[in-house]
Amino acid sequence: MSKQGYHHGNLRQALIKAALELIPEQGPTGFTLSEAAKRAGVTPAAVYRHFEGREDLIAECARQGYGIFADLMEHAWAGGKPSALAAFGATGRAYLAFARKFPGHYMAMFEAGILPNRSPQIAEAAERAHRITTTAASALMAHIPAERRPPVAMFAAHIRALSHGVVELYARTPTSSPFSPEELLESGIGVYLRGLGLIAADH
Amino acid sequence: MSKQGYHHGNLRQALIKAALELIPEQGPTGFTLSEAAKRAGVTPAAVYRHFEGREDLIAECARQGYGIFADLMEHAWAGGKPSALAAFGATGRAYLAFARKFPGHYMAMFEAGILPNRSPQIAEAAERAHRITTTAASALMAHIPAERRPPVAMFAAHIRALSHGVVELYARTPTSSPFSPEELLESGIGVYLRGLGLIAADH
DNA sequence: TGTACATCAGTGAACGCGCGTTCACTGATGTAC
DNA sequence: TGTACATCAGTGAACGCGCGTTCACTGATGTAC
Repeated sequence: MSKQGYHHGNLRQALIKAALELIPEQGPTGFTLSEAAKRAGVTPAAVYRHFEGREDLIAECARQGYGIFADLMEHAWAGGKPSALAAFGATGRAYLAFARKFPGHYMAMFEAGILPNRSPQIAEAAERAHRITTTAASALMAHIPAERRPPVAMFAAHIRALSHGVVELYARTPTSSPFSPEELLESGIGVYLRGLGLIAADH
Repeated sequence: MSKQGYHHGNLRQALIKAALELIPEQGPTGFTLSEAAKRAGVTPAAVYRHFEGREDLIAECARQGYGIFADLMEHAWAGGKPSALAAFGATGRAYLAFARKFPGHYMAMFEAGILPNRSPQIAEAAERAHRITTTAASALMAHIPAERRPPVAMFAAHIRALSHGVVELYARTPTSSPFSPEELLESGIGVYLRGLGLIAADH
């Protein structure tokens, strides 16, 4: 915040930052453009120099979120090293870490009603994220005999649903659960993978 | 709607019904008291004869939701007949059916930020629902050798998270997934239970 | 280096709107006699 | 059965508010000469 004059310097990103703070505080529907402008130290009207309107600002938060998410996932998966199983566990932890560290992005992506096909940019970012998780899922599935292998899309959906459920129910608000979200997701995925025969049933 | 005079007859429940329609349409934050009043054919001010305000109306939706939810779960579980496993599968299907048939209740309960400890009435209804699912979980767990048995609370949390995740990601909006929410939940729980050794690994 | 000018990111006032909530009121209903 | 009256569920007007968006504007910045 060195520049402090009539011109802001990087208002666009400052507005996004403000929105990302506000969305977790007020919810994606409760979020207001005016408050975001105020936090960025600017008149609401100034927002229209950088965004088409309220929706567009949220959509941009989602877009950036998909990008960060894809990066984190890619890094966690690390090409399936050292082993597909170990790398897969890392992606699960990365999912939770993302939801925790970037709640504004997470909510803009999954709770604001912004459909990925809203714009080509969002679609592309979302697709990249989707591609990585699907790659990870496929690699893991290769370790299961073909005739006992569930469809990759189904496997990926299960993991996604479990992860999202843990975030929503146990990582959002203070809960009475004696287990941390991390424990829950790790153990849940563990049991699931055992069910697929990817982890030895005994020992 | 036979009574059509100055006095409404059963405005309280009519308002709840209107709110339950509106919440899925507008989202729990976007829902407005004024619109609910309009749908019930009444002035916004009339709402205050029956509720303390906007929040209170949503909270009552949640309360009734927990009650219905508990009833459905109880009915599906049916005391664990014919077998704990079969009854457990029925509760999973009941969960999805509830989310589908009562989206307003579901959202008021899980997405409106209404904490169960907001009022004793809500707390009680939520606890009853919780008790039933925990009972079901315990009964199933009894089939696992004690030394390989995960904590009941953890098991229940896994199932809850998976169910909620499936609802949020695949039962809310039109999705590109080739699988129905029902298929996803059923198969996901199946794999999970196999991982616990509750279903034979082969065949 | 200094000046004229184009650019454009911001202002600030205004708009119409719908919100939740309050208040004094009124008219329908039910009860006592 | 008929009348007086209490009850109370509704009205309708008003409140202050913050919203998203528009518009003509202005002042800071950067470029051409």
